[in-house]
Amino acid sequence: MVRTPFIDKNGIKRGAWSEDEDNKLRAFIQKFGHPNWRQLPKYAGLMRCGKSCRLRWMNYLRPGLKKGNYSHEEEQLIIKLHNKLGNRWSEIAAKLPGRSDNDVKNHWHAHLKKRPRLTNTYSSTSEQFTESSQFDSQNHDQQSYEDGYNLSNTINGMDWIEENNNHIKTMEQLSSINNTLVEQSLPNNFQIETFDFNFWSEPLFDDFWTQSFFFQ
DNA sequence: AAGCTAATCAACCGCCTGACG
DNA sequence: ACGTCAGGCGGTTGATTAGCT
Repeated sequence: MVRTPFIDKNGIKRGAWSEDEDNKLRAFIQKFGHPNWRQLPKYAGLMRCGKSCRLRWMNYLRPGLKKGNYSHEEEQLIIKLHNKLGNRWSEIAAKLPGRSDNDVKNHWHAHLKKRPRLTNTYSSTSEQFTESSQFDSQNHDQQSYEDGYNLSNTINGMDWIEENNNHIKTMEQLSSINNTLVEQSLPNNFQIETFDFNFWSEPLFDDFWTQSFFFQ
């Protein structure tokens, strides 16, 4: 489902990433971070452009990324945020820990935009915001994460009342729960350490490297 | 079984913005 | 103030897979 690899006229490799390339990029970033994407492939031994490396890292290799099916709650949140924010995928993805903007965008185009839209109604007298949707609520109760967590229970059915504090609270709860899931999905030996810079003397890399990085 | 179509999603492209000299 | 560069974002493409006829 990916483009066939090829070398362009500038000697830059394009198309699908190989496992070897993934390993090189992952290992390099875990050790040295990514202060300069354009220079990174040169020092990581990759024939890719910086943009391609960044994209691969952000959308596929970054620690904590969740793969697989979206939960009902995640989908509801995407729909709600898209109603509010439009196609600002990075902002939407920021509310969904473990999901990249590309992933969210793809999921929207592939699944969510085809569904019946939410209908919002305001009550002018009570100033209360209520919503109804045509989604299948039966699926909701059966939704659960791959690892056995049932968000429906945890966050009390996600009461989607918007434009008030309850909604913000609910989003924060979801974010917190998702963070926990992401942490728990990491390998046991995964930990955050501080990297002591003692590598190249390239001016390019000065000052960037004495910060926290992921190590495996 | 073969051919066609739709769905999926990784990757690319072009543009915008902010930092910096 | 202007030009350049890098990072980030949203839209789009295209290879592969799944499903249907």
